[in-house]
Amino acid sequence: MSEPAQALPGVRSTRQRTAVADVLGRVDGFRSAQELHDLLRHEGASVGLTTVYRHLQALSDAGQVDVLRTDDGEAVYRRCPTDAHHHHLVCRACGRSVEIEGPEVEVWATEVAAEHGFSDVSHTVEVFGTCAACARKARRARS
Amino acid sequence: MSEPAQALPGVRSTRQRTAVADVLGRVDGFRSAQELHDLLRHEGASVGLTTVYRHLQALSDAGQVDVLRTDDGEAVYRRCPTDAHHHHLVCRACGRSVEIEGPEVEVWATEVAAEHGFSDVSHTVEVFGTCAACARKARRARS
DNA sequence: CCGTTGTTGGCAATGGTTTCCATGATGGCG
DNA sequence: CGCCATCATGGAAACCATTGCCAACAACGG
Repeated sequence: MSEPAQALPGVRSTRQRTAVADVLGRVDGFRSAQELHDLLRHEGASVGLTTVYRHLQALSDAGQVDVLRTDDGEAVYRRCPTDAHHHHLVCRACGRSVEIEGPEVEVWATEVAAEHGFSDVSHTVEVFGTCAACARKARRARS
Repeated sequence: MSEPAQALPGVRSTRQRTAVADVLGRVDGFRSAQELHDLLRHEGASVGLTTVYRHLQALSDAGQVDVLRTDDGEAVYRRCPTDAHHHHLVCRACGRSVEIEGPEVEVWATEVAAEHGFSDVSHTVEVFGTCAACARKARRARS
């Protein structure tokens, strides 16, 4: 195990840490800590909820997972294939998400901030919608 | 007072409702429900915290205030001069904010969503930074 | 084998937000 | 003018995601 998930100094690679990182790699959308905890439990690889939170925090600090907040304030996590700066197109219904990027948006954000004398600029850009599959499902259910 | 602030059908205009709408008009940045509640209390126009939440929710449902979530999941509210769709440039330190708009961003969001088959699209775009005043203050403090 | 050190996880505490419910204000109507 | 149905209010309790606490525990070096 040379290092795919790489060892930060002073961080041991435990069963729980691996389990959390793994399950994040297996789902394709943003999931809440509690959902991930349930998934793990159902797979038998039970991990304490506290520990799930701990590792999610650590992974997010290390920049290995993206975090965002749903409308009702819950934090949801996703491991993204790329480390580079990017944004997401997220399905409101199923949570599936696609990485997207928009160079023009980056530029725009920087410029507009500078115009108003703001420094140390960051931004959040997320696009929400209903993915094709969920739209189809909803249409069927409605009839 | 002068301004009817318009009455939605079935909504009475009470002292509390007016007070909440008013204080929102008097501050220039995003404020949490609890901050607004404190402000009201200190002005003497005391309103129950529950009622503050209720009216903020109503105003936000009516599209008269913008809501966003801080990094730690707290909801913050702001009454914006314009009803039109727009985004914000928010100072991380003092909460002051400026309305901004970016037609190109709107277009980009719509297009990229369509490309991936998403419908019923919405988006959140917020830019954070340190405003000139707070940057100056911070620099002075550091020396 | 032992001690040191970092990890785990149940439980309690926190804190923002919502729900409940008893009380109070309002406005229409007889 | 007074009564009643209706809606608003607000304190307290419930909720719920998240964090703090701490005792039990595993791994590693010596």
